[in-house]
Amino acid sequence: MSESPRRRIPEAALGRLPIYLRILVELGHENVAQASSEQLAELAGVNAAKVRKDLSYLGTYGTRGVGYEVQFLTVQIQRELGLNQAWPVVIVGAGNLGQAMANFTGIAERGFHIVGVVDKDESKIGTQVGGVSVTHVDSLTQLVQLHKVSIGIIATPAAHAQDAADSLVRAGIGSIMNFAPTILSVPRDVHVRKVDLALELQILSYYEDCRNGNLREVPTDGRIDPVSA
Amino acid sequence: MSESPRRRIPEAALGRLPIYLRILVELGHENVAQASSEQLAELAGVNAAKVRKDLSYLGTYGTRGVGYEVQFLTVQIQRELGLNQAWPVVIVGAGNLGQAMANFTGIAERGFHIVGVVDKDESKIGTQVGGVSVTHVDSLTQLVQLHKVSIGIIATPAAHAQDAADSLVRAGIGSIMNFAPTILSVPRDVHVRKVDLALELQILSYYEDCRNGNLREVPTDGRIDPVSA
DNA sequence: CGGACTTCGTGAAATCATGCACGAAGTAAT
DNA sequence: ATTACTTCGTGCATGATTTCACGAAGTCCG
Repeated sequence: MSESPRRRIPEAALGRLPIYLRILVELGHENVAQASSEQLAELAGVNAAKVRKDLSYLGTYGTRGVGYEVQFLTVQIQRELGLNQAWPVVIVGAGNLGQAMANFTGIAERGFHIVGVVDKDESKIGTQVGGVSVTHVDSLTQLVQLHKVSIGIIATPAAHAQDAADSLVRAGIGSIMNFAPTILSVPRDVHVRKVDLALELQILSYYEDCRNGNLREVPTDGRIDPVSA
Repeated sequence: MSESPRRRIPEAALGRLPIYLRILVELGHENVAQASSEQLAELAGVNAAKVRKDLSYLGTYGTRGVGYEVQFLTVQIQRELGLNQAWPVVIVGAGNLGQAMANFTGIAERGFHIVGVVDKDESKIGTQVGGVSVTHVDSLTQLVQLHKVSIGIIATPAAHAQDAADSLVRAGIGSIMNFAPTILSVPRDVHVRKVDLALELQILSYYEDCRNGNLREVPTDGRIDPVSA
C-alpha cells in the first residue's frame, strides 16, 4: 500500500473523520503534540480500534509505541476531506434556517464561505444575511459561475425544494445539502445529503416512548425473544 | 392485530420510518387509499424490499396483491414512533439556530411543541422567539417540570454545550438533540442525537474533491503536493 | 371455480461495519 | 543489546444491514 492507496473510504468511516479533525484541531490549540488512538477514541466517544481502522484508510500515519502527531494528522485529514481550499457555498432560501446557516460561525471556521443567499420572495431580496445581501433566485447561475460554487444548501419549504434543486443543478452545482423533508431527484452525479430535523425529533420520540414504559423491549440487556404473531 | 409484538426496531429501519410516515401523510392528503411497497419505495428513494422489511417490524399490516392501506399504516407508524401525543420540547440557546428551530413549522406540524427557549445571555431574555419568550437558563428545571418536558434541543455554542446538557439532565430530560459540535457526556439512560451541520458540509467537500479529479496521492513522507487538474 | 396476476413477508445470501486480539514496530532504560 | 513496555495496523470473527428470490396470500375476470 505504498504508492497510491486511493481506495474509497467507507461511508461510516468518512462520517467520523470530521469528528477526529475537530478534536485534533482542538488538541492543536492546546499545544498537544501527540495523541494515541486511545485518547482520540475517548474524546470522540468511540472505540480505539475504530479510530485506528478509520485512520488507516488515510495511510499509515501513526507511530507505534507513540501515537499520532496532532499537527501532521490534522493536515492529512483536511487534505483527505478536500478542506485545503475554501469552498464557496450558496444558500437557497432566506428563511429562518437559511439565515441561521448563513450566520453560523462554525461553517466559516471550517473553511466554507457563503458567497450568496437567494430567495424567490421579493420582500427578502436586498436584506443582509450573514454578510451578504439576498438576491433573487434567478441570479443563481450567475452567482455560481462567478464564484465557482459547487456546494449548495437548500433551506426552502418542502414545496419548493425540488425547484431549488433543479435550479442548483442547472447552475452547475455538484453537491447539495438539503434541509427540506423531501426526496430530491437529481442527476446521478450530483451528491445530496439530507438533514431532516423533524426526523431526528421523531426518533427521539420513539426512544422516549420506549422509556415511558410503553414496552418494546429496550436493548439494555441484549437478548431478544423471537415473539410470534 | 395481535397484542403489540413490539420487538426492537433496528436503528437503520427506525431512521426510515419518519420518511415513510411523511410520504403516507402526503398520500393521505391526496386521498390515495392504498400504496404498494413499490410506490412507497419510489417516493422514499429506496428499494421496495427494504420498505417491506422495515414495515414488517411493525407487524403484518400489508395485504398481498394489494399493498398497504395509507390511513391505517399512517396511524401504525405514528403509534410506533410515539407520535400519538404532542411532545413538549425546550430549546437551550436563543441564537440563530435556536430561533430557527423555534420558528420551524415542520416541527410543530409533526406534533412537537416548543414550550420554552432559554439562554444565559441577559440581552436575549424577554425577546419573543417562535411564540414564546426567552427565559434565563436557570428557569430550565421549572420549565421542564411544569410542562413535563422530556426532549431538549441544544443550540448553544460548542463551549457551552456540555453545560447545557448538564442542565437538561439535571432538569430531568430524557432525550437530547445536540447541534453543537461536541461529544456530550450524559448518563447512560439519556438519549442523544447529534446533528453536526459543519460535518455534513465537510463530507460534501470530500465528494466534491473526489469529483474534481483530485486523485490525491498519499505520500508517506509527509510532503503535500497540491495537485490541480 | 380456476387460472392469471399482483404484491406481501421472509429466509438466505451478500455486503458492510464493528470490535477483539495479537504480531509488528516503535520507545526507554539498563 | 536486551528487556520491558507502549501503541499501531490489521486479520478475523461477529453483528447489522441490504438485497435477492420465491412461496404465500390475496385480487380480478372469464
